[in-house]
Amino acid sequence: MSYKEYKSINFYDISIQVQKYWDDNNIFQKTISSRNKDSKNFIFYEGPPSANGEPGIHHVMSRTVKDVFCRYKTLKGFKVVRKGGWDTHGLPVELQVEKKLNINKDDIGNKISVENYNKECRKTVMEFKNKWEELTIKMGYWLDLKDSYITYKNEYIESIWWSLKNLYEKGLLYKGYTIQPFSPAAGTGLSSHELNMPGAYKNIKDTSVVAQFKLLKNKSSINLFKNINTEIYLLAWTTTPWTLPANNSLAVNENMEYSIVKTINIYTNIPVTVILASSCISRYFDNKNLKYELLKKIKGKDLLGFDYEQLLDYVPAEKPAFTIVHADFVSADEGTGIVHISRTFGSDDFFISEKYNIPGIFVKDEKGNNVPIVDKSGKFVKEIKDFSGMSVKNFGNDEELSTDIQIAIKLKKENKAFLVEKYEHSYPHCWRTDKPILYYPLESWFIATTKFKNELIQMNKEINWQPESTGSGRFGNWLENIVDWNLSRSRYWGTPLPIWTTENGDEEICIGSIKELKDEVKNSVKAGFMKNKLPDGFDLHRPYIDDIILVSKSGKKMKRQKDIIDVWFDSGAMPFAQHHYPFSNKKNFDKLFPADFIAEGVDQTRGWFFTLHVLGVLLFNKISYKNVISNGLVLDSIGNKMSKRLGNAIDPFKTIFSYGPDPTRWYMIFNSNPWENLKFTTEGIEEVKRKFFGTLFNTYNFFALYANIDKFSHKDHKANEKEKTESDMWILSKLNSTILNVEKNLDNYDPTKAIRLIQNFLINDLSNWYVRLNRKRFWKGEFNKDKVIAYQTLYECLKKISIISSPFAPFYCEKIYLDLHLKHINKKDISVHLSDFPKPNIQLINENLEEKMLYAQQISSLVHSLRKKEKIKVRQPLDKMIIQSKSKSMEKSIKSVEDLILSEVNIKNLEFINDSSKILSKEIKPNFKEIGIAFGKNTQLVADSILQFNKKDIDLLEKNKKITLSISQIGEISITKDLVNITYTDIPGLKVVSNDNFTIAIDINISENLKMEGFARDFVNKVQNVRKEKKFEVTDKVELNIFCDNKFLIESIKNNLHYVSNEIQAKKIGFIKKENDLKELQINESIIYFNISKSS
RNA sequence: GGGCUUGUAGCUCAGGUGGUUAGAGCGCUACACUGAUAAUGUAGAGGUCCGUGGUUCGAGUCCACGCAGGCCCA
Repeated sequence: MSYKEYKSINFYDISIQVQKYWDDNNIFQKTISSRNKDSKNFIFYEGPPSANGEPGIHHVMSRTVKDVFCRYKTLKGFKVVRKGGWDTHGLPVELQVEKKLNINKDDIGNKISVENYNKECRKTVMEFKNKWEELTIKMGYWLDLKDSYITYKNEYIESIWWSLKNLYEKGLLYKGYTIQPFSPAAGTGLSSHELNMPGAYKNIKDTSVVAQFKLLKNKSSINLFKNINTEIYLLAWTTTPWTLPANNSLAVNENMEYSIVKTINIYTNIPVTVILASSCISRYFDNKNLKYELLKKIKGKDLLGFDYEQLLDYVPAEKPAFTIVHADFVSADEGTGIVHISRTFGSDDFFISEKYNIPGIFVKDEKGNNVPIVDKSGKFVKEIKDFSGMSVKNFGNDEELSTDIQIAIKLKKENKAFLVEKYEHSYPHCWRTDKPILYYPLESWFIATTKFKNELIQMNKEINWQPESTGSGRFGNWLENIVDWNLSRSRYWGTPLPIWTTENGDEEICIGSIKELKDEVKNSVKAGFMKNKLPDGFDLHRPYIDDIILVSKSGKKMKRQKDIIDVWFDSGAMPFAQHHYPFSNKKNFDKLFPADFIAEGVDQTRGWFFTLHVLGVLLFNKISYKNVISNGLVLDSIGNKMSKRLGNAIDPFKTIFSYGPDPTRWYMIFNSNPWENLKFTTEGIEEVKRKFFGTLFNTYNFFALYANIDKFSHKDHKANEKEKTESDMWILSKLNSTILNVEKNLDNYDPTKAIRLIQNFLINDLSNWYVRLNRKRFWKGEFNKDKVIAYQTLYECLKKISIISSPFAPFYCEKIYLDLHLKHINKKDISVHLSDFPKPNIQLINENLEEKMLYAQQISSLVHSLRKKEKIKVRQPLDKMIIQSKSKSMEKSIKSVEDLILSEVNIKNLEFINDSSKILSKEIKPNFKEIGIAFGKNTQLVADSILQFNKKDIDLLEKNKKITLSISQIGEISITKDLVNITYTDIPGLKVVSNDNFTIAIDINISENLKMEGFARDFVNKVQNVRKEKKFEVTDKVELNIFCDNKFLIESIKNNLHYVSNEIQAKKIGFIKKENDLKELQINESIIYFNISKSS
């Protein structure tokens, strides 16, 4: 049995093979079932995607993040159940179906029955399910696809109903108003997307009014009236004068500056004092046509809470109506910097009123309900005496004087209008009737999230957000400004609101389960409202649910509220609805909730992350997830958003096929933190593939090649710890430091730091240093103890790399892990994903050793650069190098890795400088950190003086450890050695180089002997190349005959014959006369003639 | 308009608690090294650390105000 060797590798093919292996051996199931007994659960929630579109490359991103942590936690011994899920309801599905069938919302129920329409939705929403599943498998995202939850299933809806009833009973589900676009001409509300249809916005001329709101003189405002002998008015501008009778407050921006200005009213000639934003003054005054006098300036903040007199007092309102509040959206770009607020006719207005609890202007309808002062046909109600029955906008035929103009006239007469003028702007129109729309309060069902504001904010602090700022900032601020959740959607394909009401709305019932519905239907059958009882398997969707009529306690008919609910409720309900809780899984629910970990795109912050949080807090008084990663966007290579329209979208299938799933995943995590946007380039994947995977492949192959030659088996050949070399101990120290830090970063949900540590270890430490330095141990000489140690060490590194990398690169790591385990298969050996995450062996971590090796690396690098400068190749041995180090302890460290350094740089001897007096020139540099601490403000002066030191000063300082000097501004000070860094820049007869830690000199005199040795090395190198060209096996022994007329060269080989024979594995080297069939070989300036053959 | 976020070499990214010569990889150029060769080493070119002020003896780093890109919300 031997370790498998590879000529080449294709990472896509590997993934297909490994996938088959997983399937054949049920590996995924085993990673869960094998952790059944005592293992702890790691609870993961899959945010359900909608399968009505094709998956994109960004899905590979978020799913890689999810998969990495699920696999990592599995390695750590947790049982990680990963139930898949599909989001199936909602507007995007409906719109897609409308487009597909070429119909619009009004056609539903007419041209096409609701029944057929919903059937189409059900079909469409799973259209790309196969593609999604294919991607899931191909990218290596382990997810239980067979047991996925589907939000349109009856069980799922039933759980949602349970939760709605729960909220209903807690008084958190209520019917209220929200401001929506409404078309009085068509008598219907419009969705925001209907407003976005081409042609909906038109430029029209409206009558705009700057109204004068009279400021009330009371305790809070009294100061403002000082030295002012007129009334004070607040100026507010509106393009919808018809909303003025519904004014309930005025908004300013607390950060803006306002001016108090004296002028006269142009319609009444009455002197007035007005308030408006300072930067708006020039818009209304120019001191030619309309003179003004600036009296005072005041901050917006100082106006807050002031009261004013109601402008048009048809309908009274209770305090705190008619007061000044702050609103962020107030700016000075248009109007006066003071905005008229009408709770009933504007969305912003509604939210602001809600925020400050300001009542709107309502009248009572015949049932005693509060209704706005404009009815649904767009006409003023009777309470607005002067304008009763008038349309607020031109919905029918042209009128002589529009309502807006008549209101403006009234205001002018009453000294309540400061300016009236025509204003052209863009205003939305109903796409069916072409008439202007109104923003109008419509009935909706709400969840009273504001009642739980404090709990939501407090519990959010328990969640570990990655990045932290999304949790505290984006999400936290959102919670601070939370409004009640509008649950209603007047659509068809969604979870129906399970509320039935009598016609007058006096009685209502909220249904919380299918059984409850069945029972109620029974009652209804008894009452004669329904013919049949509810059949088993009754589809809870529209239109069937709408046919169900229930009976109220007093025996009246009850019909269902037509609304379906916001699709975000569906996904937010998944923690319990995926398990059909509480109808199933009631007892073990604490093992299913809350999630330990979720991850989705940052765009879900106010989507899924929010709805999960709300439902967790409102239903269970708990957070729904403990850790969350919100990943950024995947952009194209120049930072544009990917879109099909721009043609810059990347096909995830093609990418995985071309580069393999492992390099793709590795690249995405490696390149930047997941929460930052990723500028996606295939070159980036290519690089990762070449660097990490190429190196891993090479390192494994190197191991396999020589292990097989020596018939090494890691189980059979045990190593004696004591035989370990310095570099073995070093790489094991590094390995364990790496494992420790990878673990730490993954525990912190910081995958990028972890993956970079792994890559750095593999490439820099293992491949470029350990393997390079120890190469000869593997292929030279007998299969001895030292070799066993070397094999065991390399084996250990490879195996542990395969485990700690497996969450990121599940396929290839599996391959390597299995290849390393060809023999002696036991249970844990059948998959890397069934293995245990290695425990970092702290005892093997030796910081001192790691530091020493760092010195060796730095010193070698410096010597290489010096050789380069002097044009002396590394193959040419040199006699001596000299090091001056900072300290004795550093010297000691270097001494212990002396052999390593000398062989790496090909120099015979290492010495340390003791007597610095011979040094020709020295350089002194101030140590700012130390000087700063000692001298503070005078740092620069001291530093300057130190730079002035000459050789004598430095010698003195070195000898006495300190020196005193006098600086005129400071006086006498003492400079100690720790305040400076001294480096030697020149040593006689030697070449010198230095960095922060050391100064190194090398003796570049090349003696005859050294030169010969160099030649011999060159010769070996050339012969090795010939061996390779001739395709000799590494183990082949050879016979060599050479002829050369350069005596020196022959002498070089003869003098180093043992070395040469050993290196090229020659049994015999013959020196012959020139023959005809000899090959030529150029070494430096000479030609050498030779023949070579395998020796038997 | 608001919240959050990013801005460092041609590109992708590092740069605890402030310390004067700002790093890595890729790419480019040159020279080496190599029985791991789809690699590797060394050197070179390439930086107003987005801008402006401030704090400080000293700012890529701390503060303020801007500018530009992105996401979300209005």
